[in-house]
Amino acid sequence: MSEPDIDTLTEDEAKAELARLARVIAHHDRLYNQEDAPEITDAEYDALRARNAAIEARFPALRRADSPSLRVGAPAAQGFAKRAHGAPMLSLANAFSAEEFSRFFDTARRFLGRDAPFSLVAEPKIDGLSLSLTYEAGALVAATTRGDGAVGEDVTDNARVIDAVPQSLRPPFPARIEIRGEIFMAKADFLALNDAETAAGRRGFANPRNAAAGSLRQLDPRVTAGRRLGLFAYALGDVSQPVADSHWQYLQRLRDWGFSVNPYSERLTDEAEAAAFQAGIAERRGGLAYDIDGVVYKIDDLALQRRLGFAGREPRWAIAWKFPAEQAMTVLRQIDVQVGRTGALTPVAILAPVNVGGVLVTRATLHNEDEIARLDLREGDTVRIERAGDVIPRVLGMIPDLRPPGTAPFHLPDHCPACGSAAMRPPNEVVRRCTGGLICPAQRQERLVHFVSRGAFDIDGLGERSLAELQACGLIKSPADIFRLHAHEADIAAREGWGTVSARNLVHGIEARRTLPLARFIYALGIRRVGANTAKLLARHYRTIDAWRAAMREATIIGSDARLALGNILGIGPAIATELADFFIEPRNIALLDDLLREVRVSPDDFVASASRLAGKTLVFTGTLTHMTRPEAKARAEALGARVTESVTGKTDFVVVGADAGSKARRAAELGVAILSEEAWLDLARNEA
DNA sequence: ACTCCTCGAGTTCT
DNA sequence: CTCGAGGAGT
Repeated sequence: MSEPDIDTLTEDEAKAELARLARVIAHHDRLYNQEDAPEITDAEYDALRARNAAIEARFPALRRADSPSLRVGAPAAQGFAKRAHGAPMLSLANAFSAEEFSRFFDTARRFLGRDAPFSLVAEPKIDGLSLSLTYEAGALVAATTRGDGAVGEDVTDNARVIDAVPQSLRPPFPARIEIRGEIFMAKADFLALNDAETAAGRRGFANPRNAAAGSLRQLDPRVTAGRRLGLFAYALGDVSQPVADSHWQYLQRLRDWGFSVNPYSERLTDEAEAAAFQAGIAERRGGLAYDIDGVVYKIDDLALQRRLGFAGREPRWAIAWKFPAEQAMTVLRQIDVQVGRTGALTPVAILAPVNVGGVLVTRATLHNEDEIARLDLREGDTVRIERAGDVIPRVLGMIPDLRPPGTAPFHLPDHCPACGSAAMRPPNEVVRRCTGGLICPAQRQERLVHFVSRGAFDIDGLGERSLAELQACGLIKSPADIFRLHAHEADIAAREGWGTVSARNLVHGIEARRTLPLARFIYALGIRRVGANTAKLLARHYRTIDAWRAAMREATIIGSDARLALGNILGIGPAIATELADFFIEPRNIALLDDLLREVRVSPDDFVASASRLAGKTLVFTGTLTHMTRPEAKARAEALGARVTESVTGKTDFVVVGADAGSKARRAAELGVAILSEEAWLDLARNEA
């Protein structure tokens, strides 16, 4: 490539060059991501992006709204239907050391109020992708990827052509059953596939896991059929009738039905055996035919599993003891500055591409300027990085001996690189923010991305990239414009990379979301400190958009009744109240809101509170409980929608009094708070469950 | 005033 | 997933 030297570019030339690069990079992204047919090598592609970044570094003001540096990759290919899982597919707590491992089971013991160690089942953790298979009357009827745990993608057609997936179960079997397993590609098959792919002039996959994922997520099942994939089954989801008392028996059932279960799985009589097992597997790791990234240990007794239940999305009865994260050294070429939705300036390390655990890492967040100072990082340094917790790369530190001469400490700019407004760092805060608000193109883009994101309007077919494009060409200036795009369907269809079908899909995706519940609407506005949860609190309290708006407008007056009422909502304190008031005091925001409400309908949230009489109640446990431990009771109550606190106050609805209760029971009596015996509580919990 | 916990924000790569 | 800040409770 014989392009002009960046240092000699005039501003106009730079502008033209950025436009060209945006176009070219978008073109290659599309080839790579959607058509699986790259025309250039990774290195050439990286060079294009690096050139774009370098020009932007010299002319920050010229950065385009659709700049490639503002995004990574393309929106996921459409084409698979969504399907909900019968029982959610959960994630697992991780341990990286023997201490973390035993602490986990100590916590479980405390939860159950038990002294004895647990029998465990240990299974190598395959580095593939999880798949849920549904069988009815013994026949495979659905295969679903994990997705977000609640809803995944329907890949049934592909599962039907994978030899390792049983198409029917050997009897006897329950009427309906969900089986979870890990799809993977053996290392040798991965290498052979990549040889074939490169021989055919294609790019190949970065690692076996991506190869397995790519093979499973083919739109054409014939391609999947040509790939060699394995499956190890490891768990059950929703089942029409109980099939075992222990996890170890589960595994046996799975084998009986015709599944492969990992042959290195073992039953351990107590936790003390885990360390030796872990060491044994670590030693075997290199010799295994497939990649593993640790070992999963599950409490064998299903009755105990049920009692332990879940904390958030993680079971309290299983943990993944991971092998140490892989580390690598590379050069920190440059520190870029990104501008987020709230104006936060985030420094990002641009790294010489390096392979860490099978993934080519090119960037890593540096969080904030304090972090950079703490690690004493400078552009040009050689740094040690790791992929922590599997995914997100982290810069661990730099190697002083390898620092080249002539480097300088890094400081965040005091003006926004996207819009030039002042960037301030409030005292006692870590983050420096652009003060440009809606005049900042970077903030506008990120707000729109948030607006259409999953928890908000959730508009299908409108991703980061198309937003940037439609913004750059002037079709979208504010959120409400999205709902006026239908008038421009023909213009959009005529754009490069679109077409009548995708334009129509986009318009349909938008129309499908013209009505949405209040909580989502509030969340979509992207008010600082108001996330999905706080939005739900507000929606539950105010019920309708009109009531909320009226209250918020009044709450802009400090000391008003509405402001006090706002601060009295449990979970909303002064900071959030101020943030809401600040939003509603700004005429621009009111205009934006009015404009938006001309286009969309907001439905009241139906919190026809879960049937449970405990929903929304606050309760306190005191004294010694005999049937459950305190944490177990707490978890149980929370599962029924209640809040559990420690002290009895005017806000407390019930106090559950165990044996030898003391001052709290007395205080409850004084305050006239309802008192329940442990038996009454157990009845209540049982009946509401 | 201090501690524990929850929530929000930002981020990687496929 | 991780970090920092806010909120609730002691």
